[in-house]
Amino acid sequence: MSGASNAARAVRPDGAPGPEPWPQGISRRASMRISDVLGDLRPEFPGVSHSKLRFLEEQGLIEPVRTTSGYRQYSPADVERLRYVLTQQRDSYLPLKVIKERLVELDSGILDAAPGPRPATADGERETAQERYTLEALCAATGADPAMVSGLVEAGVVAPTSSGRYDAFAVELVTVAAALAEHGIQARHLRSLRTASDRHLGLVQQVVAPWRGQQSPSSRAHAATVAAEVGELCARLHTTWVRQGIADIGS
Amino acid sequence: MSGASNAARAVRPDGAPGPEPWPQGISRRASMRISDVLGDLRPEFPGVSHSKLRFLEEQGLIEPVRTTSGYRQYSPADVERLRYVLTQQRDSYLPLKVIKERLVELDSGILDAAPGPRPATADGERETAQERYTLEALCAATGADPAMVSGLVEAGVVAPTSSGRYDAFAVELVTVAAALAEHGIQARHLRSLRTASDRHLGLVQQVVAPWRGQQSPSSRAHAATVAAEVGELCARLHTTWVRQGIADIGS
DNA sequence: TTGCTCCTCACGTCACGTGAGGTGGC
DNA sequence: TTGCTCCTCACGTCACGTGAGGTGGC
Repeated sequence: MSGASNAARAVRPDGAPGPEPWPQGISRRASMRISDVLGDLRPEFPGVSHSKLRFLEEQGLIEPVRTTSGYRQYSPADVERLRYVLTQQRDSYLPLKVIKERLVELDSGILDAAPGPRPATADGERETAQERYTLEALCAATGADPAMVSGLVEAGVVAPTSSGRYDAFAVELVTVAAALAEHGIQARHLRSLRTASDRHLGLVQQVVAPWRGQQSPSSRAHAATVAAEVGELCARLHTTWVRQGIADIGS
Repeated sequence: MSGASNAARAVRPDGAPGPEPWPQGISRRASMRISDVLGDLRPEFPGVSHSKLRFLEEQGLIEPVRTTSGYRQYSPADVERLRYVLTQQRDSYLPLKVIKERLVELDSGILDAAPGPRPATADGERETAQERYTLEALCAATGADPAMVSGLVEAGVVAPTSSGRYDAFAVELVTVAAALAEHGIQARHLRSLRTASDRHLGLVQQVVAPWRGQQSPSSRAHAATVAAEVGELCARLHTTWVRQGIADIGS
């Protein structure tokens, strides 16, 4: 009946022995109160709220520890987990049930996660742990074939990591590129669009340069916050221009 | 002709003859069944559904006429109204209550609508009727001051119509530009981003060129449909690249 | 002590989705 | 006739929001 699922057993962080839940390699020291977490996430996810965090907990997506008086205490790993949930909601429109399943798979190692903790940055703080896909997993998730993926890689539309893995952004990019291919738009056509987005990123970098130059962790954290905010605004600007242009084509 | 005025009169289900509801200058001949409407809207709004249209009707946002057997019949003006609702939901995240209020204002003429029907296009069909703002209304809606708006116009970020009015896209553009200004990004910095979106539009135009060249209304309609689809995909691609780039900045 | 943050629990809400059971149209 | 579209009505669901009423922390 049970097959070979001994090692793949789901684990609750309530003291039961087992594989450490995802994300690994990130501090599990519960040092943040709920307002700290909101302050961290809000620039990137303006929709996040007190009641939303409680709801996600009720649904079993996160389990912050509690102080003796019942206050929730979040660890950096918890925040990373939340970031994953919110990203999936925003970028992939996934319902919470599906996101929860993915988290369970990440925890158990069924879904391929980062091969290990990435080298710590200077301040050792801003580690992220996004899931990683093999080429096969990427194709399975998007319905594309390996030939198409390699074409997209060649054209610079998507890029694997040094270890040949792909991240969640790659899934979205390949999905969209596949839909564009249905309209006869090939990877090489997308090259010039890529340079367009680089221009936006250049502006973002310019804005955050003063803080990035600083040494202090708080300055660097502020740089990341501002970068996320300005990036979202730039993307909205672009999307609106495109929609306006499309409407003009129609008239 | 009397037949036309008869068909164009605003006939509420209660029989009361009021001012003609928004949008004006668009056919009110109820010639489409619900599946036709879905087919029309789906490329631009994939989320639209049978039950959603019924829900919007229940909430009083549209009132399609009925056949004797109870089938809903939509007019081009109804579809345009739906397009407005769906656009407001998608681009401005407005709740239906607020959208309904705006529609009531458009109907009563309190909110400034297009000064009149625009000249018909070749096929006389693909008329759109978006709301128009005066400079004052634009400032009121965005919280910007006239000086900022004129700066944005000079930089080519937003453009008024020949009659000096602004459309709903301008509201979004000014809102975003104002937020970017908070980060020290001035209108002139946004110039180069504008050219980036033009590149995307160029690709869209290339794709739909074969159909746009055609004379038949159906070909031109198909061109508009494809343009909307491809445009959305391009914008998603761009947004994803920017988010990916931002994530890389953080690491 | 005084605000302030945080807690739980119950209930409300928004925007739909999902059948069941039935009629209409070509 | 057959399949298909469309109808209403009741109920379900998803993702939260909103107090009420109370405790904890600095």
